[in-house]
Amino acid sequence: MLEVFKKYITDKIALADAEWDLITSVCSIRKLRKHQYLLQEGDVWRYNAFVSEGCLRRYRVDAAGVEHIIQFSVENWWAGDRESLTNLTPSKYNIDAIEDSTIILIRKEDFEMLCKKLPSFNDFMHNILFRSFDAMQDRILAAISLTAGEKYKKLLETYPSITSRVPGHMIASYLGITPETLSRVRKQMAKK
Amino acid sequence: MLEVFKKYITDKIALADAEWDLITSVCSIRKLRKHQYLLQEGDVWRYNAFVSEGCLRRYRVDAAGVEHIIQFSVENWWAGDRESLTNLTPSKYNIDAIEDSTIILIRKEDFEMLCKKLPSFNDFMHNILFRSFDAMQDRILAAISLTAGEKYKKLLETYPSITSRVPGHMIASYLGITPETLSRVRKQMAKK
DNA sequence: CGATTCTTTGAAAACAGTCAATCTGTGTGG
DNA sequence: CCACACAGATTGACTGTTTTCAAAGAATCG
Repeated sequence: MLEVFKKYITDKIALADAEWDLITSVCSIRKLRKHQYLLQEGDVWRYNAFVSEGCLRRYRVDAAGVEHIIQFSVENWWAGDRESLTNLTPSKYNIDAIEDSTIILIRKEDFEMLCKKLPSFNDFMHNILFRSFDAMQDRILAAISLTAGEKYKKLLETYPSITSRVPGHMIASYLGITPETLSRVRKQMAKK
Repeated sequence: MLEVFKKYITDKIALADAEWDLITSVCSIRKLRKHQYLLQEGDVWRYNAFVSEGCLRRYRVDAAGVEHIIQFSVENWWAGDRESLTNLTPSKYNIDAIEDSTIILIRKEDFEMLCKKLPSFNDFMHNILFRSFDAMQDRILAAISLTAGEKYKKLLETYPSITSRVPGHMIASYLGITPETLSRVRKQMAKK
């Protein structure tokens, strides 16, 4: 399963064998069954986590017990809670697997060591941070400016494959609409 | 006006005089009148900008000509468009002054130089990035999970002073509701 | 299969948006 | 200094969208 991670890394930055060995030396692999937690609210998150297979969701549960999904992470993307990781505070989020998944974990200290020793790795991670920053801004814009149907259409444009992997009620949760509204929106769109 | 910036920086990190001199050597000051643009859609943004006085808004204009405010920046906070700055692509945003404002500008290359030469400065900026990341996630949660009234209440808790500086229709734009709805929400809240 | 989870549908209610008019305060030019 | 214009806030009536609740149909999984 490190293969996926190696391809992901070496596609973007050039690494000597010894450098890649350094990375692998701090990687550990965790397999998750569908529905299994990677992180639960209240725990402190201490890793950087790369999804090499499967799909995770990060969500919060509000006072009424309703789940609100903040993020999906499919293969070749990162998961975890940066806020808990940075401050070593209990997490406000839950992360669990939507599909059977394989995760590569790198402990915080090891990750920082990699960033220090491998400048290109550091730059790369920095870049990813920026890009997810931009994506979050687009999501805020969508949330404050679009109707339910428009939000769904935009999501399909951005992540066309999402419908085949994520059940509708989770997409609805991510968009901030009810499953019923999503169902009706889909029906509307099908008519054309 | 560099005073405000100096206090902001030295409150967080210890700097030798020579280091502060290095910072000031790359700072330039821009004064903005109310309504004046700092950045217009289509321009490439090439600075890091610190607000030492006043208040700015960053917003997008949709196809129907409606403005959607992504961010307010008051004194002691940063402004600009990181996406345009990072990729040197035309900006999708407009930034203008809500009040007469004073901005400190640091050119991209100079800012990178500071980060390289002053590790504590680099760490500090990194930290700010993380914190605004977390704040954005909270805003997404609010946008997808709260009613108009709850959004407004939460905004008041997070930024109590905002009402005295930002006109209501801009707060409404930021929250993704109409000015009329905000007015009614306020009326409701006043009744208790 | 049988049980559970997920999706769809319907009807009613709550919520927020639209449009138009009025009211308020502010600042500007005469 | 006043009068007027203008931007912003408020209000009412109405429309439209979304949620809620309840139930029935699919689909999926052990």
